[in-house]
Amino acid sequence: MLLKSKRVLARMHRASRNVKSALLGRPGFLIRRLHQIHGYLFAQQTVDFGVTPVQYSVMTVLSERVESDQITIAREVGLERTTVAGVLARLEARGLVTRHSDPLDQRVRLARLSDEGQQLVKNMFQAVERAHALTIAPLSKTEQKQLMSLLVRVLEANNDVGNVPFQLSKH
Amino acid sequence: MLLKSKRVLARMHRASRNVKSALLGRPGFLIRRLHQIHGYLFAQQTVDFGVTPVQYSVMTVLSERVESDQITIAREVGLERTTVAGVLARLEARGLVTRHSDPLDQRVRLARLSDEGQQLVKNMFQAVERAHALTIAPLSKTEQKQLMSLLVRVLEANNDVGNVPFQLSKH
DNA sequence: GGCATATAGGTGGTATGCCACCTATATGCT
DNA sequence: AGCATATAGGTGGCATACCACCTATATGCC
Repeated sequence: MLLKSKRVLARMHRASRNVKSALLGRPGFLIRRLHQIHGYLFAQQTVDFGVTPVQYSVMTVLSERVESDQITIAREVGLERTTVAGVLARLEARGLVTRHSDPLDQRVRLARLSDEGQQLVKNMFQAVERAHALTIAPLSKTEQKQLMSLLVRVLEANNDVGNVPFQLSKH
Repeated sequence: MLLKSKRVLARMHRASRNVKSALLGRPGFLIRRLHQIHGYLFAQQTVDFGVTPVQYSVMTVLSERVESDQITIAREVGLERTTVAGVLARLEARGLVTRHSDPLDQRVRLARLSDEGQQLVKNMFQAVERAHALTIAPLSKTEQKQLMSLLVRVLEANNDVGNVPFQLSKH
């Protein structure tokens, strides 16, 4: 039989107190953890493609816009523009995106999905849907709708929070 | 009166199509945005302290544990252990945390809040509560409870997802 | 036309957040 | 005692994510 060493006992003592209730009562903690879990499920479902959630969001926008400047993309996906610039640079380095300057405005760099990028977006679609479904799968269909609706409302109300307002459609 | 230039018209055209509905239907997108919004509200409410949400979570755990090894902290706050190591290093550099090796186990580094760190946690408490309240303030009290409860359930069900299982209390 | 202002983007810095791979130490079992 | 295994932590790398500060270009208005 195993006898616990002093160090094991000490660790069990450290772990014994219940800090979790406090954390579980904090929206920020719950949101961070959920964000984390979704990221993991996304990575798990899309491992064959090697694309992150944010990269996928950016490519989605490009697939519907044909081409777009970086700031428009930033507004759409709700990211700081320098973050988007980094994402695009990595996508470009992988040949999924091309960038060229706008002939009508020398300041603007227009990003566009390459053929390979377009194909990738299509090929990934089902895996992405699975990841999203898995994230909220523990809830019933009704509860899933409830959760999504609550999240959208919080988002809309806080839309002007921060420097990266997301352009929500009116309704 | 202003006439739109070609470039402005081009941008308006780019922005005209509605990509948002697709994004708003994706749990991952909603969660990432909410995470972002909470981060901003937290920063706004705690600007006087210069402490991030994760730093605060780690300090909270330490304030209840007196001292703890890094992996226990990682489990509590639901973070990869190397992330926690980085957080602790920064807190130590600011004098909010001290680290010393465990006399019972040479592998272990025990972290402990300094007096200054303890004071900071206390002083920040109200600002943190405000940030959390603001995050879900757009909802009624009933809806807030609903949202929190749904989030906790998703979290619990996905507890084994990823390499950083969060040790939930049984119930 | 000329100048103030606004806008697009870049750079450098900091903080998560995770992974693969490494070392050192402790434990389990014979 | 000795060796396989498990565990705590570190390092380097990459990808968000944001900010402050900078340059270049376009617009607004006189």
